[in-house]
Amino acid sequence: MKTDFNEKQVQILLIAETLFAENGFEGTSIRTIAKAAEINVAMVSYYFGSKEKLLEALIVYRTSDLKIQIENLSLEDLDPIEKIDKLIELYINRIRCNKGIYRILHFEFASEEKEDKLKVLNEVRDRNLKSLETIIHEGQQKGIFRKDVIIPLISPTIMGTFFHFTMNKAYFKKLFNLETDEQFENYVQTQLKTHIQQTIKALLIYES
Amino acid sequence: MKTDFNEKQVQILLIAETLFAENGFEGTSIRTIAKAAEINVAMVSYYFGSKEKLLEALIVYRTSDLKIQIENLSLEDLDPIEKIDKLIELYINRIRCNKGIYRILHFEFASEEKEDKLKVLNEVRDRNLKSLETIIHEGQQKGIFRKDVIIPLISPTIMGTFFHFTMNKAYFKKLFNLETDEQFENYVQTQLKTHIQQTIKALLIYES
DNA sequence: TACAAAATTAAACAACTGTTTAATTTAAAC
DNA sequence: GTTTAAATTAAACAGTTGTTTAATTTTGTA
Repeated sequence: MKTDFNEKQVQILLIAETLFAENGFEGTSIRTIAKAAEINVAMVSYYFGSKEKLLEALIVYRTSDLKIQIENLSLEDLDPIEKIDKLIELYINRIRCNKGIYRILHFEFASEEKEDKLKVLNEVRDRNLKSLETIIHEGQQKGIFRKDVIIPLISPTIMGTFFHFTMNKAYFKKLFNLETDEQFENYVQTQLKTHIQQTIKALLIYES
Repeated sequence: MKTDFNEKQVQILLIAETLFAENGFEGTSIRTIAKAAEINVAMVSYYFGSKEKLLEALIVYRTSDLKIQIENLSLEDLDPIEKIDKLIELYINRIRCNKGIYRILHFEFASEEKEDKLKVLNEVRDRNLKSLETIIHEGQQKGIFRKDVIIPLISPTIMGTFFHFTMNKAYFKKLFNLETDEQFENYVQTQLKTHIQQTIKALLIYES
């Protein structure tokens, strides 16, 4: 599998990502991408083969990024609760910075039966699940976390909350009187982040 | 605003809803809808005017449904916690039964600036928020719920979790060894529902 | 400078898009 | 049974889609 892209290819990938994120995969034409990237329409086919393969290349390009990010996370010397906080923060930042590809992967592509091409994605998912399990098991052994939590359902809550919020931007901007996009972005990084952290921590700790 | 549709129109609306849910609005052509509904392509324009207006009609058709559903909910004689449980159950069932239109509204249409046509949706949202606020305020006065929760962020968590899970069906089917679609549906209605209820209740009750 | 490979272009391709037309069939009313 | 409106049809419309072609330009190498 090809994982190295030249300057021009990366330029196309980045612009495609933005457009896919804004208008979806189906909603973005090769000509729109070409115009935005100031290249000829044929260049997409020339470099990537097809629109579908462009998306695959984008996935490969982005997921190789993610691999590096997660490994640089050091969580030693923290108690389980602090680890959860930090992991969620990292998680949200990662989604925020890769909004485009994440939206495509989780809310457009995943529903269809294109499993084969999503093996890279599944690897990332499994790795995330593993780190989360490690932390939670530690907390459970220390008697801090309850033991009847279904761990794989935690990431849908984190990701789902984030995406539902950002994808209904217009509504929440109005609701919270956020006038600019910057204010909205800021709300996500502060209030929404805290909300998600509180939610997960409460779920892990609370005994009914 | 037209709110009554004849048999044929409803038939078209329902099939369009399914297809929109599966392949998105952009990903579904009028010809596909016509073929599935066993009608002529021109009938969509004849009855609704355009594809865009077909979607609007679908929104109107579905949201008038929702209005009725929520008003039939009686929550008297329950304590706040039970009310939350019941409201979430109702909420999830409603999303489950209207998956198609919900996906379009919250994950396709909302991001674009077509606010005007979404006024109906905003009404539903505001009504939901109001019922939730009433229950939570009651719980806060009784000293059961904490007071620093941002109430409008609760529904993103409910809806987001549900949608992230169902839209990544293939992945979670594999993860939880759910072989058939029925088993998956069943998991949603039991485990996932409980997970969401626990999460929200924990968030409301837990004191750090 | 000469040559070959890579990059870039405009044009064309067929298939598909949403929509409209004008003709035809069906149904209802008188 | 005739008339009138509604429903349905196939065909055409113009525009867009992803992709390929074949010609041209640019680039790197000897």
